[in-house]
Amino acid sequence: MAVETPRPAFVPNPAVRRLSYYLRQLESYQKKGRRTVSSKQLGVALGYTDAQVRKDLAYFGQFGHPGIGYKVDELSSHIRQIIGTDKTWGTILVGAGNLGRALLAYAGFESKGFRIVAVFDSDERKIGQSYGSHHIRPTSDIRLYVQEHRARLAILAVPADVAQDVADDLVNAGIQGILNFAPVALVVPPYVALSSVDVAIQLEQLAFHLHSARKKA
Amino acid sequence: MAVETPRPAFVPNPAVRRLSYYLRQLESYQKKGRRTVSSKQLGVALGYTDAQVRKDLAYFGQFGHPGIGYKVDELSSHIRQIIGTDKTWGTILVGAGNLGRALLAYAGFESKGFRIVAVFDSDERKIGQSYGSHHIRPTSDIRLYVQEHRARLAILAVPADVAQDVADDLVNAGIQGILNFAPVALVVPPYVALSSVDVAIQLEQLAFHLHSARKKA
DNA sequence: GGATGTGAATGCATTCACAGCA
DNA sequence: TGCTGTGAATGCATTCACATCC
Repeated sequence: MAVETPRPAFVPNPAVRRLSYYLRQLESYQKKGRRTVSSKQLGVALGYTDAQVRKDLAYFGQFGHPGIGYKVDELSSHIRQIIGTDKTWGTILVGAGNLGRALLAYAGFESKGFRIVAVFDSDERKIGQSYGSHHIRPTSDIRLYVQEHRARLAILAVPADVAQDVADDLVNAGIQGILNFAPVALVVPPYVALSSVDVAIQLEQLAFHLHSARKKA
Repeated sequence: MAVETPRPAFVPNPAVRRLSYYLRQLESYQKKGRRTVSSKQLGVALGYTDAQVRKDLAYFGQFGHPGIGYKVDELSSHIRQIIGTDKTWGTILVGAGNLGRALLAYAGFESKGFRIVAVFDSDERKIGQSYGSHHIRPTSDIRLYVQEHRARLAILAVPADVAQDVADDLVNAGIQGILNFAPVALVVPPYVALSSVDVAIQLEQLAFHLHSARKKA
């Protein structure tokens, strides 16, 4: 019975990304009290085919019940385990500007398995100030903090022109994954996971699709 | 000589995404005064192969100079034209909470071809208030505003539980592209472009990659 | 020599279609 | 009957490798 997340041979990267979307959708169903969902239904909600959903999930184990579908609680719990967010990830925030503070105020992280354990900024005037339950520490303390508290992830919300320098510091301090909000291409060693959000680039994608869609008028 | 961006037969979607990254990198080169770049160099900066870079660009025209590489000014100008950000896109912001205000304060949009022309919120207490040069309008004014001012894009920074309703309003108002920051799967008609940013999902991707990387210890 | 642009070859990812189970 | 899990078939995207040009 205990399906042991059998650490599969190979999984396409896009499938890993979709896994997070499945989880988000399942959690939304949980809130509404829904018990089961079929691959078809999950696919429609997210814009994938049913075959895609089944194949994605099957890379990680046998979670479905023929004739029934997937049980919402069961599957979401499995996916959390696969992603690793059944445990909490200690996460630091670097950069307490507008964006950094907005992220800090966003309440959703904790329930998703991420806890912001410390906030850093290089601006003298901000250091020591408090936002919510966090007081701002100097960036020079990053290394010591990360080592003492075993934080593994960092959110980088600093200006573009210092982002690479700060990223280097983070890597040196032992941070293993960086979520970068600065609009630059960071270079990090291959053993460090990197994920980026660039709002301008997202808008450009919209612009392109409209711009180049003079077909079906 | 005038290479006419020949509206190519078919372009892989991933190539379109990378186009934005090429542009961002080229603009960074422009600031530093660099004149030319080879596909190899551009690839190294962004983590792609040289062949990938050449093929991506070749989908849209012949921009390179054999023996030389690509001229930075020339290529970035071409890409802006292809994406459509050589003109300015009128963009509205819906949701003036922490995140919305942080986006509003972010100065980078204008030079990228996006101008935030109006800000909306449904909170009575915020309506009429000003942030920077913008005063907050009631969401009930969206439709009229969009129609009168021909805004085409919207940034959606509202709580998850109302995001779909607001998105429906936006579509009804005539908005053609939505950049969604709410952590839900929005449903929009196929003629509306949709792009999403979910910070929790980005963090999950980092977690997964570390969690499942007990290989090279 | 040093670079692009591009058909051909390869490698991934998605979809099909169906056996098998509740 | 309704749905999953999965090999086989298809369809995309990337990489190779080389003719071509400055």
